[in-house]
Amino acid sequence: MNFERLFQGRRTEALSPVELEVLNNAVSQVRECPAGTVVVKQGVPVHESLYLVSGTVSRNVVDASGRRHMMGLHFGGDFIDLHAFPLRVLDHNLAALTDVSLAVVPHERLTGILKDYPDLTGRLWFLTLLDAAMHRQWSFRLSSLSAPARLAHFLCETNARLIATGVSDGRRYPLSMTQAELGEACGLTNVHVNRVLRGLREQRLCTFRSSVVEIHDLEGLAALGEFTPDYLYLDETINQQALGLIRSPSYG
Amino acid sequence: MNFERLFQGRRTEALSPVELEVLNNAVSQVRECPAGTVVVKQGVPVHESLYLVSGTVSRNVVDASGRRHMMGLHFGGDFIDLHAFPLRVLDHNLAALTDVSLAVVPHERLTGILKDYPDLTGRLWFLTLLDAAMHRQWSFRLSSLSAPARLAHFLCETNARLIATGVSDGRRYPLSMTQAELGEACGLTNVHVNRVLRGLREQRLCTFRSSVVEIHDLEGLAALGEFTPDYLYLDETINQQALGLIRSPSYG
DNA sequence: CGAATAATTGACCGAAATCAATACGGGTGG
DNA sequence: CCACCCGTATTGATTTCGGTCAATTATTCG
Repeated sequence: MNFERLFQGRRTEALSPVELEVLNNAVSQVRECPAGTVVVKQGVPVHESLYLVSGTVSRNVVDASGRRHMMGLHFGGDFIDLHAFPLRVLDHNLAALTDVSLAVVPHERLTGILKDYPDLTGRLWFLTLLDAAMHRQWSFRLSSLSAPARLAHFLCETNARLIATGVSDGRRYPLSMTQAELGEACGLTNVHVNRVLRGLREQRLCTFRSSVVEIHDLEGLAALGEFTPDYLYLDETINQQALGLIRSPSYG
Repeated sequence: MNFERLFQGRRTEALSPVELEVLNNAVSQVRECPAGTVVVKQGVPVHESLYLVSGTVSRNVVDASGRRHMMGLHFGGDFIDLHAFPLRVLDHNLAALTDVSLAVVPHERLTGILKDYPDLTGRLWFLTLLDAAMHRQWSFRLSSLSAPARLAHFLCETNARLIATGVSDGRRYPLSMTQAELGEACGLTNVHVNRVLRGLREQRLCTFRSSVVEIHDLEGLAALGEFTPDYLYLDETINQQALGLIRSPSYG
Protein backbone atom coordinates (compact mmCIF):
# COMPACT_ATOMS: atom_id res chain seq x y z
CA MET A 1 0.00 0.00 0.00
CA ASN A 2 3.08 2.16 0.15
CA PHE A 3 2.46 3.81 3.50
CA GLU A 4 6.07 5.00 3.37
CA ARG A 5 4.75 8.03 1.56
CA LEU A 6 2.95 9.14 4.73
CA PHE A 7 6.17 10.60 6.08
CA GLN A 8 8.17 10.82 2.90
CA GLY A 9 10.16 14.05 2.74
CA ARG A 10 9.22 15.03 6.30
CA ARG A 11 11.52 16.17 9.05
CA THR A 12 10.62 13.04 11.08
CA GLU A 13 12.16 9.60 10.91
CA ALA A 14 10.61 7.04 8.57
CA LEU A 15 8.07 4.50 9.77
CA SER A 16 9.66 1.28 11.02
CA PRO A 17 9.08 -2.00 9.15
CA VAL A 18 6.84 -3.10 12.02
CA GLU A 19 4.76 0.05 11.80
CA LEU A 20 4.41 -0.30 8.04
CA GLU A 21 3.32 -3.89 8.55
CA VAL A 22 0.76 -2.81 11.14
CA LEU A 23 -0.69 -0.20 8.81
CA ASN A 24 -0.80 -2.60 5.89
CA ASN A 25 -2.68 -5.11 7.99
CA ALA A 26 -5.14 -2.40 8.96
CA VAL A 27 -6.37 -2.05 5.38
CA SER A 28 -9.55 -4.01 4.72
CA GLN A 29 -9.97 -3.26 1.02
CA VAL A 30 -9.06 -0.92 -1.81
CA ARG A 31 -11.83 1.14 -3.39
CA GLU A 32 -11.79 2.84 -6.78
CA CYS A 33 -13.97 5.92 -7.40
CA PRO A 34 -14.44 7.96 -10.56
CA ALA A 35 -13.83 11.71 -10.67
CA GLY A 36 -16.68 13.68 -9.15
CA THR A 37 -17.64 11.11 -6.52
CA VAL A 38 -18.37 12.47 -3.06
CA VAL A 39 -16.22 10.02 -1.15
CA VAL A 40 -17.32 11.03 2.36
CA LYS A 41 -20.44 13.07 2.94
CA GLN A 42 -20.77 15.82 5.52
CA GLY A 43 -22.72 14.80 8.62
CA VAL A 44 -22.85 11.06 7.91
CA PRO A 45 -21.22 8.92 10.63
CA VAL A 46 -18.26 6.95 9.31
CA HIS A 47 -16.60 3.83 10.64
CA GLU A 48 -13.55 3.76 8.44
CA SER A 49 -10.79 6.10 7.35
CA LEU A 50 -9.31 6.42 3.90
CA TYR A 51 -5.75 6.45 2.69
CA LEU A 52 -5.45 8.04 -0.74
CA VAL A 53 -3.37 5.74 -2.90
CA SER A 54 -3.66 7.78 -6.07
CA GLY A 55 -5.63 10.72 -7.42
CA THR A 56 -6.72 14.05 -5.98
CA VAL A 57 -9.38 14.67 -3.33
CA SER A 58 -10.77 17.99 -2.13
CA ARG A 59 -12.24 18.88 1.22
CA ASN A 60 -15.17 21.24 0.72
CA VAL A 61 -18.37 22.72 2.04
CA VAL A 62 -21.27 24.20 0.15
CA ASP A 63 -22.61 27.55 1.36
CA ALA A 64 -26.20 28.84 1.47
CA SER A 65 -26.00 30.13 -2.10
CA GLY A 66 -24.80 26.76 -3.40
CA ARG A 67 -21.22 27.85 -3.97
CA ARG A 68 -18.51 25.34 -3.12
CA HIS A 69 -15.59 26.30 -0.91
CA MET A 70 -12.49 24.20 -0.70
CA MET A 71 -10.81 23.89 2.69
CA GLY A 72 -8.17 21.38 1.80
CA LEU A 73 -6.67 19.36 -1.01
CA HIS A 74 -5.07 15.93 -0.93
CA PHE A 75 -2.84 13.89 -3.16
CA GLY A 76 -1.66 10.29 -3.35
CA GLY A 77 0.10 9.37 -0.10
CA ASP A 78 -2.21 11.39 2.19
CA PHE A 79 -4.32 9.81 4.91
CA ILE A 80 -7.30 11.91 3.94
CA ASP A 81 -9.81 11.42 6.72
CA LEU A 82 -7.89 10.06 9.61
CA HIS A 83 -9.56 12.74 11.71
CA ALA A 84 -12.86 10.91 11.17
CA PHE A 85 -11.52 8.31 13.60
CA PRO A 86 -11.69 10.48 16.71
CA LEU A 87 -14.47 12.70 15.35
CA ARG A 88 -16.84 10.04 13.93
CA VAL A 89 -18.66 12.58 11.74
CA LEU A 90 -17.15 15.05 9.29
CA ASP A 91 -18.28 18.64 9.01
CA HIS A 92 -17.39 18.75 5.31
CA ASN A 93 -17.39 16.63 2.15
CA LEU A 94 -14.51 14.78 0.59
CA ALA A 95 -14.81 14.80 -3.19
CA ALA A 96 -12.70 13.09 -5.83
CA LEU A 97 -11.38 15.65 -8.33
CA THR A 98 -9.89 12.85 -10.43
CA ASP A 99 -10.39 9.10 -10.53
CA VAL A 100 -9.05 7.92 -7.19
CA SER A 101 -7.91 4.77 -5.51
CA LEU A 102 -8.54 4.55 -1.77
CA ALA A 103 -7.33 2.11 0.86
CA VAL A 104 -10.02 1.57 3.49
CA VAL A 105 -8.99 1.32 7.15
CA PRO A 106 -11.80 0.28 9.52
CA HIS A 107 -11.88 2.20 12.77
CA GLU A 108 -11.75 -0.98 14.88
CA ARG A 109 -8.27 -1.53 13.54
CA LEU A 110 -7.26 2.03 14.37
CA THR A 111 -8.57 1.43 17.88
CA GLY A 112 -6.27 -1.56 18.00
CA ILE A 113 -3.34 0.63 17.00
CA LEU A 114 -4.30 3.17 19.65
CA LYS A 115 -4.21 0.40 22.29
CA ASP A 116 -1.08 -1.43 21.19
CA TYR A 117 1.17 1.01 19.36
CA PRO A 118 1.53 4.30 21.21
CA ASP A 119 4.41 5.52 19.04
CA LEU A 120 2.51 4.88 15.84
CA THR A 121 -0.54 6.53 17.38
CA GLY A 122 1.53 9.62 18.05
CA ARG A 123 2.62 9.66 14.42
CA LEU A 124 -0.91 9.35 13.14
CA TRP A 125 -1.94 12.13 15.51
CA PHE A 126 0.88 14.20 14.06
CA LEU A 127 -0.51 13.69 10.56
CA THR A 128 -3.93 15.03 11.50
CA LEU A 129 -2.27 18.07 13.03
CA LEU A 130 -0.35 18.65 9.83
CA ASP A 131 -3.74 19.06 8.18
CA ALA A 132 -4.69 21.52 10.90
CA ALA A 133 -1.51 23.48 10.20
CA MET A 134 -2.49 23.63 6.54
CA HIS A 135 -5.95 24.85 7.53
CA ARG A 136 -4.32 27.71 9.37
CA GLN A 137 -2.31 28.63 6.30
CA TRP A 138 -5.43 28.52 4.18
CA SER A 139 -7.02 30.98 6.61
CA PHE A 140 -3.95 33.14 6.45
CA ARG A 141 -4.11 33.10 2.68
CA LEU A 142 -7.73 34.18 2.65
CA SER A 143 -7.46 36.87 5.26
CA SER A 144 -4.22 38.52 4.36
CA LEU A 145 -3.24 37.98 0.74
CA SER A 146 -4.34 39.64 -2.50
CA ALA A 147 -5.67 37.49 -5.31
CA PRO A 148 -2.29 37.09 -7.08
CA ALA A 149 -0.58 36.36 -3.77
CA ARG A 150 -3.21 33.78 -2.87
CA LEU A 151 -2.68 31.87 -6.07
CA ALA A 152 1.08 32.15 -5.68
CA HIS A 153 0.85 30.81 -2.13
CA PHE A 154 -1.41 27.96 -3.16
CA LEU A 155 0.81 26.95 -6.06
CA CYS A 156 3.91 27.08 -3.85
CA GLU A 157 2.30 25.00 -1.14
CA THR A 158 1.21 22.40 -3.64
CA ASN A 159 4.63 22.40 -5.22
CA ALA A 160 6.28 21.85 -1.83
CA ARG A 161 4.00 18.96 -0.96
CA LEU A 162 4.50 17.33 -4.34
CA ILE A 163 8.26 17.71 -4.16
CA ALA A 164 8.10 15.74 -0.93
CA THR A 165 6.34 12.83 -2.61
CA GLY A 166 8.48 13.02 -5.72
CA VAL A 167 5.68 14.20 -8.02
CA SER A 168 7.10 17.66 -8.61
CA ASP A 169 10.65 18.14 -9.83
CA GLY A 170 10.66 21.49 -8.08
CA ARG A 171 9.51 23.61 -11.02
CA ARG A 172 6.85 21.60 -12.74
CA TYR A 173 4.02 19.38 -11.57
CA PRO A 174 0.70 17.99 -12.74
CA LEU A 175 -2.39 19.53 -11.14
CA SER A 176 -5.76 18.30 -12.35
CA MET A 177 -7.87 21.27 -11.38
CA THR A 178 -9.95 23.70 -13.41
CA GLN A 179 -9.58 27.43 -12.95
CA ALA A 180 -12.95 27.40 -11.19
CA GLU A 181 -11.64 24.85 -8.69
CA LEU A 182 -8.54 26.95 -8.17
CA GLY A 183 -10.97 29.74 -7.34
CA GLU A 184 -12.82 27.56 -4.83
CA ALA A 185 -9.53 26.91 -3.10
CA CYS A 186 -8.44 30.54 -2.98
CA GLY A 187 -11.76 32.29 -2.44
CA LEU A 188 -11.88 33.81 -5.91
CA THR A 189 -14.21 33.61 -8.90
CA ASN A 190 -13.23 31.64 -11.98
CA VAL A 191 -13.17 34.88 -13.99
CA HIS A 192 -10.75 36.53 -11.63
CA VAL A 193 -8.56 33.45 -11.40
CA ASN A 194 -8.25 33.58 -15.15
CA ARG A 195 -7.11 37.20 -15.12
CA VAL A 196 -4.69 36.66 -12.27
CA LEU A 197 -3.15 33.60 -13.95
CA ARG A 198 -2.55 35.71 -17.02
CA GLY A 199 -0.81 38.24 -14.81
CA LEU A 200 1.45 35.59 -13.27
CA ARG A 201 2.27 34.34 -16.74
CA GLU A 202 3.07 37.84 -18.01
CA GLN A 203 5.31 38.49 -15.03
CA ARG A 204 7.13 35.29 -15.90
CA LEU A 205 6.38 33.81 -12.49
CA CYS A 206 4.48 30.71 -13.51
CA THR A 207 2.18 29.15 -16.07
CA PHE A 208 -0.81 26.95 -15.43
CA ARG A 209 -2.08 25.25 -18.56
CA SER A 210 -3.69 21.91 -19.44
CA SER A 211 -3.37 20.64 -15.89
CA VAL A 212 0.32 21.37 -15.55
CA VAL A 213 1.92 24.01 -13.36
CA GLU A 214 5.22 25.34 -14.60
CA ILE A 215 7.08 27.64 -12.27
CA HIS A 216 9.48 30.03 -13.97
CA ASP A 217 10.61 31.99 -10.94
CA LEU A 218 10.02 30.03 -7.75
CA GLU A 219 11.77 32.50 -5.50
CA GLY A 220 9.66 35.31 -6.90
CA LEU A 221 6.47 33.29 -6.61
CA ALA A 222 7.22 32.39 -2.99
CA ALA A 223 7.96 36.03 -2.20
CA LEU A 224 4.72 37.19 -3.80
CA GLY A 225 2.73 34.58 -1.88
CA GLU A 226 4.60 35.23 1.39
CA PHE A 227 5.20 31.50 1.36
CA THR A 228 7.32 29.77 3.97
CA PRO A 229 6.98 25.99 4.05
CA ASP A 230 7.90 25.51 7.72
CA TYR A 231 4.36 24.48 8.61
CA LEU A 232 4.69 21.45 6.34
CA TYR A 233 7.48 19.99 8.49
CA LEU A 234 9.50 19.05 5.44
CA ASP A 235 13.07 17.99 5.76
CA GLU A 236 15.57 20.75 5.36
CA THR A 237 16.65 20.01 1.79
CA ILE A 238 13.12 19.90 0.48
CA ASN A 239 12.32 23.04 2.45
CA GLN A 240 15.06 24.86 0.56
CA GLN A 241 13.91 23.43 -2.74
CA ALA A 242 10.36 24.57 -2.04
CA LEU A 243 11.61 28.12 -1.63
CA GLY A 244 13.60 27.97 -4.85
CA LEU A 245 16.87 28.44 -2.99
CA ILE A 246 18.36 25.21 -4.28
CA ARG A 247 17.58 22.98 -7.23
CA SER A 248 16.04 19.60 -6.76
CA PRO A 249 18.24 16.72 -7.96
CA SER A 250 15.52 15.50 -10.32
CA TYR A 251 15.22 18.86 -12.05
CA GLY A 252 16.36 18.58 -15.65
CA MET B 1 -7.50 22.34 37.82
CA ASN B 2 -11.04 21.72 36.69
CA PHE B 3 -10.27 19.63 33.63
CA GLU B 4 -13.97 18.69 33.58
CA ARG B 5 -14.45 21.77 31.44
CA LEU B 6 -12.47 20.10 28.64
CA PHE B 7 -15.56 18.15 27.60
CA GLN B 8 -18.24 20.16 29.34
CA GLY B 9 -21.30 20.58 27.16
CA ARG B 10 -19.94 18.21 24.50
CA ARG B 11 -21.71 15.30 22.89
CA THR B 12 -19.19 12.90 24.43
CA GLU B 13 -19.24 11.33 27.87
CA ALA B 14 -17.45 13.11 30.70
CA LEU B 15 -13.90 12.25 31.71
CA SER B 16 -13.72 9.50 34.33
CA PRO B 17 -12.41 10.27 37.83
CA VAL B 18 -9.28 8.32 36.94
CA GLU B 19 -8.73 10.35 33.79
CA LEU B 20 -9.24 13.61 35.67
CA GLU B 21 -6.74 12.44 38.24
CA VAL B 22 -4.23 11.56 35.53
CA LEU B 23 -4.58 14.98 33.94
CA ASN B 24 -4.29 16.76 37.27
CA ASN B 25 -1.10 14.87 38.01
CA ALA B 26 0.27 15.88 34.63
CA VAL B 27 0.31 19.57 35.59
CA SER B 28 3.72 20.75 36.76
CA GLN B 29 2.85 24.33 37.64
CA VAL B 30 0.41 27.18 37.11
CA ARG B 31 1.63 30.29 35.33
CA GLU B 32 0.08 33.75 35.38
CA CYS B 33 0.64 36.14 32.46
CA PRO B 34 -0.55 39.71 31.98
CA ALA B 35 -2.58 40.80 28.94
CA GLY B 36 -0.45 41.24 25.86
CA THR B 37 2.09 38.52 26.66
CA VAL B 38 3.08 36.27 23.78
CA VAL B 39 2.63 32.99 25.58
CA VAL B 40 4.09 30.74 22.88
CA LYS B 41 6.20 32.11 20.07
CA GLN B 42 6.04 30.91 16.49
CA GLY B 43 8.97 28.68 15.52
CA VAL B 44 10.37 28.13 18.99
CA PRO B 45 10.47 24.45 20.05
CA VAL B 46 8.30 23.78 23.08
CA HIS B 47 8.39 20.94 25.61
CA GLU B 48 5.15 21.64 27.41
CA SER B 49 1.52 22.26 26.58
CA LEU B 50 -0.79 24.75 28.22
CA TYR B 51 -4.26 24.40 29.64
CA LEU B 52 -6.02 27.76 29.85
CA VAL B 53 -7.51 28.05 33.33
CA SER B 54 -8.86 31.57 32.88
CA GLY B 55 -8.62 34.46 30.46
CA THR B 56 -8.58 34.72 26.68
CA VAL B 57 -5.81 33.69 24.30
CA SER B 58 -5.56 34.29 20.56
CA ARG B 59 -3.77 32.27 17.93
CA ASN B 60 -2.24 34.61 15.38
CA VAL B 61 0.34 35.23 12.72
CA VAL B 62 1.85 38.47 11.52
CA ASP B 63 2.01 39.05 7.77
CA ALA B 64 4.69 40.78 5.68
CA SER B 65 3.11 44.20 6.20
CA GLY B 66 3.04 43.75 9.96
CA ARG B 67 -0.69 43.18 10.20
CA ARG B 68 -1.87 40.57 12.68
CA HIS B 69 -4.26 37.83 11.64
CA MET B 70 -6.13 35.75 14.14
CA MET B 71 -6.63 32.08 13.35
CA GLY B 72 -8.21 30.98 16.57
CA LEU B 73 -9.45 32.16 19.92
CA HIS B 74 -9.49 30.34 23.25
CA PHE B 75 -11.23 30.72 26.56
CA GLY B 76 -10.93 29.24 30.04
CA GLY B 77 -11.29 25.45 29.84
CA ASP B 78 -9.46 25.05 26.52
CA PHE B 79 -6.28 23.02 26.14
CA ILE B 80 -4.71 25.71 24.00
CA ASP B 81 -1.59 24.15 22.56
CA LEU B 82 -2.02 20.46 22.94
CA HIS B 83 -1.04 20.18 19.28
CA ALA B 84 2.43 21.34 20.24
CA PHE B 85 2.89 17.88 21.75
CA PRO B 86 3.00 15.97 18.46
CA LEU B 87 4.24 18.95 16.44
CA ARG B 88 7.02 20.25 18.74
CA VAL B 89 7.06 23.68 17.06
CA LEU B 90 4.14 26.00 16.43
CA ASP B 91 3.64 27.86 13.17
CA HIS B 92 1.87 30.74 14.95
CA ASN B 93 1.90 32.75 18.15
CA LEU B 94 -0.31 32.38 21.17
CA ALA B 95 -1.01 35.76 22.73
CA ALA B 96 -2.89 36.64 25.91
CA LEU B 97 -5.70 39.10 25.16
CA THR B 98 -6.44 39.42 28.87
CA ASP B 99 -4.56 38.47 32.01
CA VAL B 100 -4.42 34.70 31.90
CA SER B 101 -3.78 31.76 34.15
CA LEU B 102 -2.18 28.72 32.53
CA ALA B 103 -1.63 25.19 33.76
CA VAL B 104 1.62 23.80 32.38
CA VAL B 105 1.75 20.16 31.25
CA PRO B 106 5.25 18.89 30.38
CA HIS B 107 5.39 16.75 27.28
CA GLU B 108 7.07 13.84 29.12
CA ARG B 109 3.85 13.44 31.06
CA LEU B 110 1.78 13.50 27.89
CA THR B 111 4.08 10.80 26.53
CA GLY B 112 3.24 8.80 29.64
CA ILE B 113 -0.48 9.23 28.94
CA LEU B 114 0.05 8.16 25.34
CA LYS B 115 1.72 4.96 26.57
CA ASP B 116 -0.59 4.08 29.44
CA TYR B 117 -4.01 5.56 28.71
CA PRO B 118 -5.13 4.89 25.15
CA ASP B 119 -8.72 6.03 25.81
CA LEU B 120 -7.60 9.32 27.29
CA THR B 121 -5.15 9.72 24.41
CA GLY B 122 -8.04 9.35 21.99
CA ARG B 123 -9.95 12.05 23.81
CA LEU B 124 -7.02 14.45 23.75
CA TRP B 125 -6.57 13.70 20.06
CA PHE B 126 -10.26 14.54 19.63
CA LEU B 127 -9.73 17.92 21.28
CA THR B 128 -6.99 18.88 18.84
CA LEU B 129 -9.27 17.91 15.96
CA LEU B 130 -12.00 20.11 17.37
CA ASP B 131 -9.57 22.98 16.89
CA ALA B 132 -9.02 21.80 13.31
CA ALA B 133 -12.78 21.81 12.76
CA MET B 134 -12.89 25.39 14.00
CA HIS B 135 -10.07 26.29 11.63
CA ARG B 136 -12.18 25.01 8.76
CA GLN B 137 -15.09 27.14 9.85
CA TRP B 138 -12.82 30.16 10.08
CA SER B 139 -11.76 29.48 6.49
CA PHE B 140 -15.37 29.12 5.48
CA ARG B 141 -16.19 32.42 7.15
CA LEU B 142 -13.41 34.22 5.32
CA SER B 143 -14.05 32.74 1.91
CA SER B 144 -17.80 32.79 1.71
CA LEU B 145 -19.37 35.33 4.02
CA SER B 146 -19.87 39.09 3.74
CA ALA B 147 -18.56 41.33 6.49
CA PRO B 148 -21.84 41.40 8.48
CA ALA B 149 -22.23 37.64 8.09
CA ARG B 150 -18.65 37.07 9.24
CA LEU B 151 -19.18 38.99 12.42
CA ALA B 152 -22.52 37.27 12.98
CA HIS B 153 -20.88 33.88 12.51
CA PHE B 154 -18.03 34.73 14.83
CA LEU B 155 -20.32 36.03 17.55
CA CYS B 156 -22.56 32.95 17.26
CA GLU B 157 -19.62 30.57 17.44
CA THR B 158 -18.27 32.31 20.51
CA ASN B 159 -21.69 32.33 22.08
CA ALA B 160 -22.07 28.59 21.47
CA ARG B 161 -18.70 27.80 23.00
CA LEU B 162 -19.35 29.98 26.02
CA ILE B 163 -22.80 28.47 26.56
CA ALA B 164 -21.05 25.10 26.80
CA THR B 165 -18.79 26.31 29.59
CA GLY B 166 -21.54 28.22 31.34
CA VAL B 167 -20.11 31.66 30.63
CA SER B 168 -22.87 32.75 28.27
CA ASP B 169 -26.50 32.56 29.31
CA GLY B 170 -27.40 32.14 25.67
CA ARG B 171 -27.96 35.80 24.83
CA ARG B 172 -25.27 37.68 26.65
CA TYR B 173 -21.60 37.08 27.31
CA PRO B 174 -18.42 38.94 28.18
CA LEU B 175 -15.88 39.29 25.36
CA SER B 176 -12.72 41.27 26.07
CA MET B 177 -11.77 42.22 22.54
CA THR B 178 -11.42 45.56 20.81
CA GLN B 179 -13.10 46.21 17.48
CA ALA B 180 -9.67 46.01 15.87
CA GLU B 181 -9.18 42.51 17.31
CA LEU B 182 -12.61 41.53 16.06
CA GLY B 183 -11.33 42.65 12.69
CA GLU B 184 -8.20 40.53 12.99
CA ALA B 185 -10.43 37.53 13.63
CA CYS B 186 -12.78 38.16 10.73
CA GLY B 187 -10.39 39.56 8.13
CA LEU B 188 -11.78 43.11 8.30
CA THR B 189 -10.40 46.53 9.17
CA ASN B 190 -11.29 48.17 12.47
CA VAL B 191 -13.12 50.90 10.57
CA HIS B 192 -15.31 48.45 8.75
CA VAL B 193 -15.98 46.40 11.88
CA ASN B 194 -17.26 49.57 13.47
CA ARG B 195 -19.68 50.27 10.64
CA VAL B 196 -20.89 46.69 10.49
CA LEU B 197 -21.47 46.54 14.24
CA ARG B 198 -23.61 49.63 13.93
CA GLY B 199 -25.59 47.84 11.24
CA LEU B 200 -26.14 44.79 13.44
CA ARG B 201 -27.26 47.07 16.26
CA GLU B 202 -29.67 48.95 14.01
CA GLN B 203 -31.14 45.71 12.72
CA ARG B 204 -31.70 44.71 16.34
CA LEU B 205 -29.58 41.60 15.90
CA CYS B 206 -26.94 42.22 18.52
CA THR B 207 -24.96 44.84 20.40
CA PHE B 208 -21.27 44.75 21.26
CA ARG B 209 -20.29 47.39 23.75
CA SER B 210 -17.79 47.70 26.59
CA SER B 211 -16.66 44.11 26.21
CA VAL B 212 -20.12 42.59 26.40
CA VAL B 213 -22.00 40.93 23.58
CA GLU B 214 -25.76 41.13 23.83
CA ILE B 215 -27.73 39.15 21.29
CA HIS B 216 -31.21 40.45 20.61
CA ASP B 217 -32.20 38.01 17.88
CA LEU B 218 -30.10 34.86 18.01
CA GLU B 219 -32.04 33.03 15.34
CA GLY B 220 -31.64 35.97 13.00
CA LEU B 221 -27.97 36.32 13.80
CA ALA B 222 -27.34 32.63 13.16
CA ALA B 223 -29.23 32.81 9.88
CA LEU B 224 -27.25 35.85 8.75
CA GLY B 225 -23.96 34.14 9.64
CA GLU B 226 -25.03 30.79 8.12
CA PHE B 227 -24.09 29.39 11.49
CA THR B 228 -24.63 25.75 12.38
CA PRO B 229 -22.82 24.58 15.51
CA ASP B 230 -22.51 20.91 14.53
CA TYR B 231 -18.76 21.19 14.11
CA LEU B 232 -18.44 22.02 17.80
CA TYR B 233 -19.80 18.61 18.82
CA LEU B 234 -21.98 20.15 21.51
CA ASP B 235 -24.65 18.12 23.19
CA GLU B 236 -28.05 18.38 21.64
CA THR B 237 -29.62 20.79 24.12
CA ILE B 238 -26.77 23.27 23.88
CA ASN B 239 -26.80 22.90 20.12
CA GLN B 240 -30.42 24.05 20.07
CA GLN B 241 -29.66 26.89 22.47
CA ALA B 242 -26.81 28.04 20.28
CA LEU B 243 -29.21 28.35 17.37
CA GLY B 244 -31.72 30.30 19.45
CA LEU B 245 -34.32 27.56 19.03
CA ILE B 246 -34.72 27.05 22.76
CA ARG B 247 -33.88 29.18 25.76
CA SER B 248 -31.07 28.25 28.08
CA PRO B 249 -32.21 27.51 31.66
CA SER B 250 -29.92 30.21 33.04
CA TYR B 251 -31.42 32.89 30.82
CA GLY B 252 -33.28 35.47 32.91
C1' DC C 1 -18.30 16.13 -35.95
C1' DG C 2 -20.86 18.19 -32.47
C1' DA C 3 -22.01 18.96 -27.62
C1' DA C 4 -20.49 20.08 -23.35
C1' DT C 5 -17.06 21.92 -20.46
C1' DA C 6 -13.41 25.20 -19.71
C1' DA C 7 -11.02 29.42 -20.75
C1' DT C 8 -10.91 34.16 -22.11
C1' DT C 9 -12.16 38.95 -22.59
C1' DG C 10 -14.95 43.25 -21.90
C1' DA C 11 -18.01 46.57 -19.42
C1' DC C 12 -19.77 47.76 -15.22
C1' DC C 13 -20.71 47.56 -10.21
C1' DG C 14 -20.23 47.35 -5.36
C1' DA C 15 -18.27 45.95 -0.84
C1' DA C 16 -14.71 46.89 1.87
C1' DA C 17 -10.14 49.28 2.20
C1' DT C 18 -7.81 53.49 2.72
C1' DC C 19 -7.06 58.07 4.20
C1' DA C 20 -8.26 61.56 7.33
C1' DA C 21 -10.53 63.79 11.08
C1' DT C 22 -12.96 64.00 15.25
C1' DA C 23 -15.06 62.32 19.60
C1' DC C 24 -15.01 59.58 23.62
C1' DG C 25 -13.52 57.50 27.98
C1' DG C 26 -10.98 56.18 31.56
C1' DG C 27 -6.72 56.35 33.86
C1' DT C 28 -2.60 59.35 35.68
C1' DG C 29 -0.42 62.92 37.68
C1' DG C 30 -0.09 67.80 38.79
C1' DC D 1 -10.44 67.70 41.36
C1' DC D 2 -9.43 68.76 37.02
C1' DA D 3 -6.37 68.65 32.90
C1' DC D 4 -4.15 65.95 29.98
C1' DC D 5 -3.31 61.67 27.20
C1' DC D 6 -3.59 57.65 24.91
C1' DG D 7 -6.09 54.01 23.18
C1' DT D 8 -10.55 53.13 21.24
C1' DA D 9 -14.52 54.26 18.73
C1' DT D 10 -16.97 56.87 15.23
C1' DT D 11 -17.90 59.20 10.94
C1' DG D 12 -16.98 61.04 6.20
C1' DA D 13 -14.82 61.10 1.47
C1' DT D 14 -12.58 58.53 -1.87
C1' DT D 15 -10.39 54.57 -4.07
C1' DT D 16 -9.74 49.92 -5.52
C1' DC D 17 -9.89 45.14 -5.92
C1' DG D 18 -12.45 41.63 -7.13
C1' DG D 19 -17.34 40.31 -8.32
C1' DT D 20 -21.11 40.18 -11.59
C1' DC D 21 -23.11 39.88 -16.00
C1' DA D 22 -22.60 38.79 -20.65
C1' DA D 23 -20.55 37.18 -24.69
C1' DT D 24 -17.03 34.73 -27.39
C1' DT D 25 -13.48 31.36 -28.19
C1' DA D 26 -10.92 26.97 -27.10
C1' DT D 27 -10.77 22.29 -25.69
C1' DT D 28 -11.95 17.91 -24.84
C1' DC D 29 -14.35 13.91 -25.39
C1' DG D 30 -18.04 10.84 -26.81
